[in-house]
Amino acid sequence: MAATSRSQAAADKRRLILDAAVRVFARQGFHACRVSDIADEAGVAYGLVYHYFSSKDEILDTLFLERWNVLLHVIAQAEARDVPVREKLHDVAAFIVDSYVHDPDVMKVIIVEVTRAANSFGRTHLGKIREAYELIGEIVAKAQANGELRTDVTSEFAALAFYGAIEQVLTGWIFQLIPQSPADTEAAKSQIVDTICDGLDVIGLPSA
Amino acid sequence: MAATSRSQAAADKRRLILDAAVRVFARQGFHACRVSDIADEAGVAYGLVYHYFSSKDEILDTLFLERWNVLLHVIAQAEARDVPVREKLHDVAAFIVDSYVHDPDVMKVIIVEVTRAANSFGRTHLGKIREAYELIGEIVAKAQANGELRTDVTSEFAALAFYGAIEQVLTGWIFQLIPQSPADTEAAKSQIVDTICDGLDVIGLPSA
Amino acid sequence: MAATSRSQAAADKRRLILDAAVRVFARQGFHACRVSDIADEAGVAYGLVYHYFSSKDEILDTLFLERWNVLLHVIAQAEARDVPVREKLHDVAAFIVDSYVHDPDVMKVIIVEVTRAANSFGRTHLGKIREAYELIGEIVAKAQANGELRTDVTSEFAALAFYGAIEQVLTGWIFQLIPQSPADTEAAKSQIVDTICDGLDVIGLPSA
Amino acid sequence: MAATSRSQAAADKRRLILDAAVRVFARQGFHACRVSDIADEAGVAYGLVYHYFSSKDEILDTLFLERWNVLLHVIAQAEARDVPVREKLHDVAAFIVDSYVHDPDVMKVIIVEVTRAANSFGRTHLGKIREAYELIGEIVAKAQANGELRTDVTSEFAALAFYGAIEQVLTGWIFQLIPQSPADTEAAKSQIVDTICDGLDVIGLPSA
DNA sequence: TATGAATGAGTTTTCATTCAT
DNA sequence: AATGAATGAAAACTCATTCAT
Repeated sequence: MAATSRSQAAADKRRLILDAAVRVFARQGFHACRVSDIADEAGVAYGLVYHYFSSKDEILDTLFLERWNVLLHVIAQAEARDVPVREKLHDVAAFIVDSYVHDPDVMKVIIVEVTRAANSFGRTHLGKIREAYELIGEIVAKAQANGELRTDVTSEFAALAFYGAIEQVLTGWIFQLIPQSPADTEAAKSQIVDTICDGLDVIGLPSA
Repeated sequence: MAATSRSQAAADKRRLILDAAVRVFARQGFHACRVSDIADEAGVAYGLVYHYFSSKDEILDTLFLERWNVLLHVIAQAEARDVPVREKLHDVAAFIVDSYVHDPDVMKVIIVEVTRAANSFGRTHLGKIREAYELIGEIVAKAQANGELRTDVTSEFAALAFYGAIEQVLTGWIFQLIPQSPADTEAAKSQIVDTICDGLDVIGLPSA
Repeated sequence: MAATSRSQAAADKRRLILDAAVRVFARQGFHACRVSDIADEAGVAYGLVYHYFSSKDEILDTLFLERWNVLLHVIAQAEARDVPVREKLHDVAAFIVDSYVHDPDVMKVIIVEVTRAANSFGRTHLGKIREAYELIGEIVAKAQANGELRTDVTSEFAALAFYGAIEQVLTGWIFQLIPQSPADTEAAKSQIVDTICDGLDVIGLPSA
Repeated sequence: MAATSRSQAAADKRRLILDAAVRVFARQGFHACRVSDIADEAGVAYGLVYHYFSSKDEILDTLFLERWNVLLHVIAQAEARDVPVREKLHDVAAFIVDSYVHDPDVMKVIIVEVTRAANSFGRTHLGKIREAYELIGEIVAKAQANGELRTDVTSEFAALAFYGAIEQVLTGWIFQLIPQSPADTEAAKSQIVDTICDGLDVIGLPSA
């Protein structure tokens, strides 16, 4: 019990530092912030950061992986559902959008500092990022196989376009290029799927 | 004449350094390379870089702006053409894809180090980046006004999705996530436009 | 009795830490090892080291002093014996060589980290180290006074050469510059004394 | 000419830093001094030290090697001379003693921070140090072969004892354990050789 | 224009020591 | 006695930028 509460306290401190790091990374960027900024934000001593993490890099790695693994799990679950492809894709888009709405900082850090940082952490985590593309690609491929989606676009290309659209919308919110009221974020989930599935063309409208 | 050839020689040296910087930035990334790496790659003395540029940042700024301004011009010209919206968007996609095919390093640097680097150069050049979105948005808005495109998606959102798809395809090539044979890159131009306009859904197929 | 066994237990823990420190210092060197390495090697908690010792330095001080005081005692006893000088010197050489054979780590640490570390612990323990030279010097001086040894070399110089030869032989073993089979180490005791007393020259051979 | 004087100036600055490092290392010890101490002592900017040397370690490596290589050359030359072994050994002892007299700091640094630092630089330069022992060993072996020296002590052991005696005498001066007037240092050259060749024993005296 | 030596501020990381439990 | 989390000072090294020639 004592051991449990002690390790619980330790886990809490670790969490405290991770959460502080998210805020600092989101505000200043990974490169522009110092480890002391993280310690200050967390209200702990400098050295404690290194008690829980072996380097500044490891903090970002941890933040990315703990969130990205959840995403991979969500995509895999969506893929396994016995529903139309649009519902599967909606699951994925909704999860990412909800993640952003719930905690914009985490998604900002993951996108800006990892998935779009080809020369640093993007390279490190390329395998994990590729897994997501592949899982989405499987959703598309399965739908192509059963006639739900057209086959003149490869599933890889489609997965790229779909995830790219999501990421760009989040980037739009991060950069404040498009409005992000609760109604906007809610609508985005369907609009992303609709745009990718139906296209922008009036011909493609279900009502057409 | 002497003055002209002298300034011509100066312009050439400047160009030499810029071209070297592109290769170094593409290979190592902006942060991971040193100014001396650029000088070495260009085969000039360390200090000469500072004769032509006031800072390391200014080199990247220059690289970005000279290419981005061409892009803005191309989009504006496409927008002004009296052709169907799909042709306008094809112009844009084709120009970006051709730019990548012609010189992958330049586009890699622009995307990785500027347009996707929200915390550094992306912030600096936000205005210029936004201009591109707005010009694309105008193409969409005009098409929506004359009934070419559906109106239940805002033009801003559509512009974001379109440009996001392009950038993601280039990222796919950069990361080697999808094949980039000449046939692939050529096909991508139409596929991007088709995916965004017609969607992936079989219902949306022109043949439907 | 309870108090005795308790303090006995405490003494045992202290000993446990000292013995672990010897192994760690010998393996990694004093500067290259961390206090946590000592705790790990001893199988005790980090903080316990500081319960028994006030600092990392004090551990080495303790190790050095408890062994060096024995050495001083041995030299003093040798000096007090009523035997030829060669036998006295043999006592000293034999004790040091046997100490090394019995526990190479302790002697390695004492020599490498203290007696030869002029800028750190050598400075701290200069007084103790000097005592050994002086005691050996007295052995020599007494032998010079009674005609056993030549007088054209000062006793201080002779003491230095004698101890230097011993230390260098141990260094040879530590560095693996010379063989250290049981026969080698046994022979070394006499060879050191013979070399210093008789010299290398053939003229000096007793048989001559 | 301009290039020559420029590289000359560069070489001078490098020398300036090396000489300053010797003084600082001798005064404070390698570990206890900071790179800024060296820069301050040399009167140059911090960064210039790293312009000429890749690390603090490299400075000490350079200092050691440039002096030790001279020593190896001297021993090799002594070995090649066609003179009695005592004269060869005298050459070696004289060179080392003179080196110390001429610039005590350099020899102090070499002995304290390298040849006697088994756990740090001594390990790094073990090969070079061993070369010296081997060259001295050859002098002894050759003298044993032609009957000049007794053969019941291995040449390796003898080399160790000889060099050990020299180093210990220098240590005595460094620690101020024995006097170091000009007469003392001059006398030491012969006393070292005599002690090792003739021994301390009265029996060994040439006059006996 | 051209060179590369000179400058020094800035940041991560290490680790001995302290302290609450 | 025992534990290990918490503290924070210290120092090597990097590299953009400046400047003398």
